[in-house]
Amino acid sequence: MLSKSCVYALRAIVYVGHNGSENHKIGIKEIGEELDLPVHFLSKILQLLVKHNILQSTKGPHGGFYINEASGKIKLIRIIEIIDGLSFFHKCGLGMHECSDSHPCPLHDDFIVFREGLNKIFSTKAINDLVKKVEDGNAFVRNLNTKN
Amino acid sequence: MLSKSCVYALRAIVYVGHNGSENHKIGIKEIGEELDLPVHFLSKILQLLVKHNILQSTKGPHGGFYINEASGKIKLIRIIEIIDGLSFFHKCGLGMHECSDSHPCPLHDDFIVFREGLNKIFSTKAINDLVKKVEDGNAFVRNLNTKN
DNA sequence: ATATAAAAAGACCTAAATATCTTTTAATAT
DNA sequence: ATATTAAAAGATATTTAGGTCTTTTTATAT
Repeated sequence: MLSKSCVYALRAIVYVGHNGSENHKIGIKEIGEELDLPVHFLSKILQLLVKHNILQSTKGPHGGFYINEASGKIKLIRIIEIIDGLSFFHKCGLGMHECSDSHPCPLHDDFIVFREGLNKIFSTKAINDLVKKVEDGNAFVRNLNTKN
Repeated sequence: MLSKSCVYALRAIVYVGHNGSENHKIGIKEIGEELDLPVHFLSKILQLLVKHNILQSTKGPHGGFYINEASGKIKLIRIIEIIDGLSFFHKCGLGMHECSDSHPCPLHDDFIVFREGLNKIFSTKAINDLVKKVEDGNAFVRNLNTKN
């Protein structure tokens, strides 16, 4: 559904939101190690988010990534939009061009419920909501690792 | 979500179910042209379905593809299983290995609703159900084309 | 039996996603 | 100002999905 790039981005940004702050920036190496993600690849993805001001960074000693007040409020859909685009949320489940409510493919009525539902989740939830979940222990407590 | 291979397969099999029968088999060329799909690529995919007895075929003059009684009753999930595998329906939305109800990722509770919902749709609907939809005109009437 | 038609099979090609490695730029502390 | 540190940027490699082309096999009609 979401590309690897996209879920890497989401996990990384939540990790940064959870563990970092403006005066405790998180290095790409730490993120990569803790989340068990390919560092250089991840680096490209975060670069893109920084460019779009979804994520903040500074270079040099004690540099790294962090998220500011505004970034925490950004909805997940925005990150998806930047990395994967929004085509999934408009596309027919059977890949037909002209599929729509008035001209539906044989799967349309069932599929659209799912597609719209997902859209709503991603359009509603902000980065901070995920960070909060992590902090509440509803989700992985220590980190967003793949392993433990 | 579903790979191109997989939606090509679904559309092709519905086309065959709709337009063909044991004594009016449908050639790969017709399928490719009508559905605007790459013929040779599609050919591979259908081969696989034939091998799994989801679809029937015969070679030679007046040969082609058709589906028998039993095949029409096969659930969509089976086709998905053969072509894409079922990992999507077990995988965490954020790509974490150990995500589960008791150990959820920060997106789990919301995501699982739709993952399960989709699973149910595909596990419930059979090929014939889609063919029926096409015949009822609820879906594209003439064919499953990408264009008209 | 033979020609023919159509799927099966095999080899190969292309593009996109994913991943790695190297060099450059820019903050910071000394 | 200089050295150091860490992100940005660039170049390149690998893998997977998607697609094409050619040859082989097999069923049918003559």
